Amino acid sequence: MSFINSQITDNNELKLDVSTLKELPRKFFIRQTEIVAKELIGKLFVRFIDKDTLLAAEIIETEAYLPENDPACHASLKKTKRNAPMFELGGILYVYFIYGNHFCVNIVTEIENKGAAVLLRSAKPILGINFMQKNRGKKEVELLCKGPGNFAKAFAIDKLSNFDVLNKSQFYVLEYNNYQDNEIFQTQRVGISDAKELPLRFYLKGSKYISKK
DNA sequence: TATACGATGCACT
DNA sequence: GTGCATCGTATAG
Repeated sequence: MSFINSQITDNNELKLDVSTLKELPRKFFIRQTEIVAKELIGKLFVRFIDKDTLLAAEIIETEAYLPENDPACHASLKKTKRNAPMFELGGILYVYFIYGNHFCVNIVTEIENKGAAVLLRSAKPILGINFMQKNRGKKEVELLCKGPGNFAKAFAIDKLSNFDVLNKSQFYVLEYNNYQDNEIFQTQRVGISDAKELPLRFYLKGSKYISKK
C-alpha cells in the first residue's frame, strides 16, 4: 500500500502505519477457493475513504463458496446479473444484498468463468474505529465487524463497491498476521440450507471476534 | 408482471 | 432458544 502514509489513529486503537504493509498480489486470489479462504485469516482488510478516513480490520472468519459441486454457491446454477462478479478474474469484490436488510462482502477467487468467492464473515477492527462505531450505531469494538452484514455496515460497503478491484480501488488486502495451521479452525458454513455438511468455514481459534460458535 | 425466498441480525421469551 | 422484518433477485408464468 505504497501511496498511503497513515498516521491516523482514533482514541482506542493501535498505531499502525499501513504503508509498511505489503499488498497481496492478485495471484494470491487466483487459486483454489478453500486455500484462499484459509489464508485470508489474519490478513488486513482496508478501505481508504479519504485522507482522514482509513478503515482497517484483521480478517478473522471466512467461508469458501466453490466453483463446482457446491449447491450453496450463488454461482452454482449459472451466471446471472447478481452473481456476475463471481465469474470475473479473482481479486475483486462481490457484494450482494440479503434478507431485505444486509449486504455481504465476498472476495472473488480463481480464474475467469469459474464462479467462486470467499465470504468475509467477521473481523477485528484495527483502524477507523470511530467511523465504524458511527456506521454501526454501536460502541463495542468486539461487535463492530461481527457477522457478514455487520462487517459490511462497519465498512460502509454497499452495491457501489461491487466489482471493485482490490489494491486498485478504495479497497486493499495487506499482509498482517500469519498463523499456524493448527490455529485455524475449519467447520461447517453458517446460515445455508444446501451443502450444509461441507467444512468450508475458517476462523481463528479462540478469537472473540468470530460471528458465532 | 407475480411470487417466493435468502451466505442476517436483533428483539424478545 | 425462537420469531421475524424487509426487499432485491431469480424464476416462473
